[in-house]
Amino acid sequence: MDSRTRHRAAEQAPPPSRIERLCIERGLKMTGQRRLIARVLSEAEDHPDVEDVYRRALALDSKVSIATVYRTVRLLEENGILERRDFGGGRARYDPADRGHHHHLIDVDTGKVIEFADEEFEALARIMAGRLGFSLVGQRLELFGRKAEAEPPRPELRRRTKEKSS
Amino acid sequence: MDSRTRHRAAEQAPPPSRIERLCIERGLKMTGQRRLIARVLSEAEDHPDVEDVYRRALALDSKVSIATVYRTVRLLEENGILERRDFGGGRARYDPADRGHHHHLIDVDTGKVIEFADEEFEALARIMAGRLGFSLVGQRLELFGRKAEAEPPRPELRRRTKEKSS
DNA sequence: CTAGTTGCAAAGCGTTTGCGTCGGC
DNA sequence: GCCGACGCAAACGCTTTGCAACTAG
Repeated sequence: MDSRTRHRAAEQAPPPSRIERLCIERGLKMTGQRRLIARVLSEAEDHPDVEDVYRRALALDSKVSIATVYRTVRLLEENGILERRDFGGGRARYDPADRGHHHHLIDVDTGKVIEFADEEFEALARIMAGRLGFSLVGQRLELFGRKAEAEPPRPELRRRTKEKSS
Repeated sequence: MDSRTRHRAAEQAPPPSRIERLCIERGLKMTGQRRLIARVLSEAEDHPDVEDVYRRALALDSKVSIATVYRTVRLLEENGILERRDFGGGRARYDPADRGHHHHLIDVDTGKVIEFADEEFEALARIMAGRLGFSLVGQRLELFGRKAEAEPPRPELRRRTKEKSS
């Protein structure tokens, strides 16, 4: 039943999350709150906004203030660990940067966000920048689409309201 | 001295601006303020934010409130006359929609914005959406670049501060 | 021990809105 | 004359910040 892997006190030393490791690599001071937030972000498979991170952190463990979440995501962004995104709707959303470059397709009917990558586009982007006399430093590509033959659109999703999804 | 056309007082009836014409086409009520804002936008060759429009409108003529500028650009956006853009830096910036689809290259050192269009990219965007099972409704492409062999970068421009440019 | 982090509440900033008045059509 | 636009100031939602207590290294 038991072999050689960690089976001492299961609660005592949870292994550092993916993002916590990145923090340590850059020499950031690791506090309890930062570890917690790092874990939430490591486990996230979507593009959470600050409130999402805050809620999940509270649910997962205990005391964090939303100010700390704001400070931490900003710190992580400044260290290249997170990327800030804006999909419309006012709030910033965050995307771990260690999953490679990708872009987003936003389903305009449901608000769902799909990630994708495209070699051909990467190349074209470099070419387009080159044509204008620039070398490419960064890029942002978002496609807005509608399912090819899909259910009726939900009109209330288009205008500046709450917006919540992936 | 008076015949049938208006050549009375040269100041009396300035010809409608490009954007004013679009407003009339869509049957929008044209007030003095809207005419003024439409003119500012018609004459703009950059991507002004609301404050820019407000300042230029004040300089050009007289009394407008910033609330009206906000209400008007929103109205124009909802009528497809303007497009709202976000180049980072918190404020929305506006782009007359009647100049055809184009994208932006932002010079990361100076903050200047260059417009460009690219057939090849348009086609690729449709293809990428298609691959994911979507039909393309809209798109957003921004390239961030640095002049191929240029002056030293201005580091203070990268972080969330004022930001002012094209 | 000390520089850096946290929580709290208040401030900031861009944007929206309620309301009484005014102005196009 | 009526419906809608305007100006003003207050409200709003997201984000940042000053301050005092605390904590990782």
